[in-house]
Amino acid sequence: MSFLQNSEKQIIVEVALDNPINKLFDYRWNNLCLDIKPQRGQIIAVNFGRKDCVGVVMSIKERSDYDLDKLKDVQGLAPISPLSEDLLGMSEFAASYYQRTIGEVLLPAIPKLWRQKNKWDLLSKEKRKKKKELDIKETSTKEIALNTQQQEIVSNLIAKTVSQEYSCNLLQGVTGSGKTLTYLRWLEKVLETPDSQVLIMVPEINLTPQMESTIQGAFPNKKVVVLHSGLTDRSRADHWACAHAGDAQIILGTRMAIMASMPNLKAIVVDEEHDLSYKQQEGVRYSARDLAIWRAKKLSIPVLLVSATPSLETWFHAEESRYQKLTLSNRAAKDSEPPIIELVDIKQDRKISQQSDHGFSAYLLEALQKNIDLGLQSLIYINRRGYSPVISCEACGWISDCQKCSAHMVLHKIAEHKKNLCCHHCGLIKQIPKACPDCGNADLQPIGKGTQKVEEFLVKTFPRAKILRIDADTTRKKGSADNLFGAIHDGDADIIVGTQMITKGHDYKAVSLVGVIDADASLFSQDFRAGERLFAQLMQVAGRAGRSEKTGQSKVIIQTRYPNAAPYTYLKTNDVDGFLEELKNERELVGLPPFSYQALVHAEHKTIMAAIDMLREAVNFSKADQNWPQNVSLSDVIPRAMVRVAGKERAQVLIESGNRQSLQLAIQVMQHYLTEQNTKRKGVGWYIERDPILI
DNA sequence: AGCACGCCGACT
DNA sequence: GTCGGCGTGCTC
Repeated sequence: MSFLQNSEKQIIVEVALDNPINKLFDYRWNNLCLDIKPQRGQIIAVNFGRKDCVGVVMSIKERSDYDLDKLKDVQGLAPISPLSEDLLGMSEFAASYYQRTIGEVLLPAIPKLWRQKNKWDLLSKEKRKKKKELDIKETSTKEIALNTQQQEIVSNLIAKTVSQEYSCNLLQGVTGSGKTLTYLRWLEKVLETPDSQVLIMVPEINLTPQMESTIQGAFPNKKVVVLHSGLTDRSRADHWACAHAGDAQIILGTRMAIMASMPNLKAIVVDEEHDLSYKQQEGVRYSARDLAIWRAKKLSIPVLLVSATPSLETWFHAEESRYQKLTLSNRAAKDSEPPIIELVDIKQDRKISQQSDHGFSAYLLEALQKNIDLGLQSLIYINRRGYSPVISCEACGWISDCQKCSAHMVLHKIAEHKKNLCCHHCGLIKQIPKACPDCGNADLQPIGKGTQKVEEFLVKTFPRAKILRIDADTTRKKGSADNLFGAIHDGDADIIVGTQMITKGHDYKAVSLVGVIDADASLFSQDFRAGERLFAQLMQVAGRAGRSEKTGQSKVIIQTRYPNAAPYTYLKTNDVDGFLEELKNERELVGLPPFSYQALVHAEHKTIMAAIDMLREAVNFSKADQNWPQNVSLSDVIPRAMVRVAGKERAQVLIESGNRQSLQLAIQVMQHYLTEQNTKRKGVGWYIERDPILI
């Protein structure tokens, strides 16, 4: 007997659609789906306005407040089971926390092909593409014996899995202490339960290939799928469906993976949890790490945050025992010692740095030469891509500014004797002017250095060494990152020059020297998290050194003008906790996160005044609103640190509170007036960002 | 967010 | 007389 015949009642479903209208839309559940019971989480096709689109059933009811004769029918059902309940719950939470509609959170989490009704039959299970076999590392991690500390941590985590309770755990340990091995051993236990799924998140796409092969090596009988934005639409749709169907036991991915549907999720690992890439910076600006914790809580499962340099927020929670801290204090390999950290004061080295602007101290050059002679690899870290960050006219002081952004245009070498100017914010590309646009002087000079210039200098200085550059420009093409990192692993490089890309996660077995050219800029940033970030980056890049028997004790040489700055001194003594303790005290003193909660209201328009006016008015109305909470503070409405991007001028106001609920209330009030303002003020774009990272 | 409807200015 | 500007209002 069919479902409908049981009752003559009308069945109506409430559907989430990807639009900013803050409500669900009612549709009539009938004819084509006669025999199928509607279920929350079912992906369906509907007609909305003049367009066909795909939505998700959020609830089922028998009557609608909407005019019955205006109700439209459901147009089709996706050939797939409903989305997992915890994903729906998390989407509802994220929608309210980040002040967006459920559809805006949930629908972008579904791969594009699944959001197209006409692709559905193509995606059915039988037609799912077979994944190509990857070369699994010979050395299975199973043979490696754990040390006592690692064993204790594994047992601890296993106990938490057994108890089937939520717990948030911080695994803190220096590079080389075997963090990955430790959590894989825990996951092995989790995966013993049939059908169990685990989610492992990494911050960057580049880290997935190596990780995938490690994981597949550790679990040859389990199906691993990767989820990140670098996949083709087809693979993403297939991998996602595999996770959703429970066919994949291990889901490895970047931040987007937290939005995957995983019906049997039993553990979550957030590797390099401090990494800012976990924060989505467009659309719904969620933190995948925070959502992972929420999801784990909802599911009553353990979540493990892993880092050598935890974010202050996470570390603080661990200190306060809201998270459990698990510490790996030793390097795992018997004969591997931590690298020696040396600070070179380049104020003392002025002679050399003024003669030429290559930026290398004599000391670092010597060390490089020595390392090359020994046949060992060196890493040069400079966090700036391109040839030089700006060009300038010697005569009148003209500077290569972008017309659309308040930023300099960066000089890029695009071929042997060809250079361009390029804006890293709006993507504008221009030819270098033949002469100064202001005074006609022909002598335009590059100022400062980026990865390309450093590479050029090294090629000249060490003509027999093989030099590789790794930055966003050399890894843009699909597969090129794989090739470059592969070349390094195979020892096919003497010196590697790169941006922060080289600091993340990769194992370089033969690197015994790391040079940091110039990291001082972040010491003076407006962003209160810059110091924290610098410390983590340096710690990470330092961790690339000294990981094998071959290299002996390795060295990290950091050039700085401020050798007494906190990030450097704590780095020198390898004192992560000391550094974080100091940061904590500073933040507590001035009431910054984690001692307060923040939301940023952003507005943009062709003119800064329109943006500022809109925010001012929204602020005034909000403060006068009876629902405006007492214990929140509002900053002045000010232009953003980078005022102009792509021709839009931007302004901000910061809402702060020591109380989460108050902040939430304030955001709601503010959003109400912004929406109202928005209808009056044409062309002013805006968004509210919860827990912002101010870059 | 889209998208259409609608009511005022410069064009064949 | 029409094309098109973007203000207003609606979408189950």
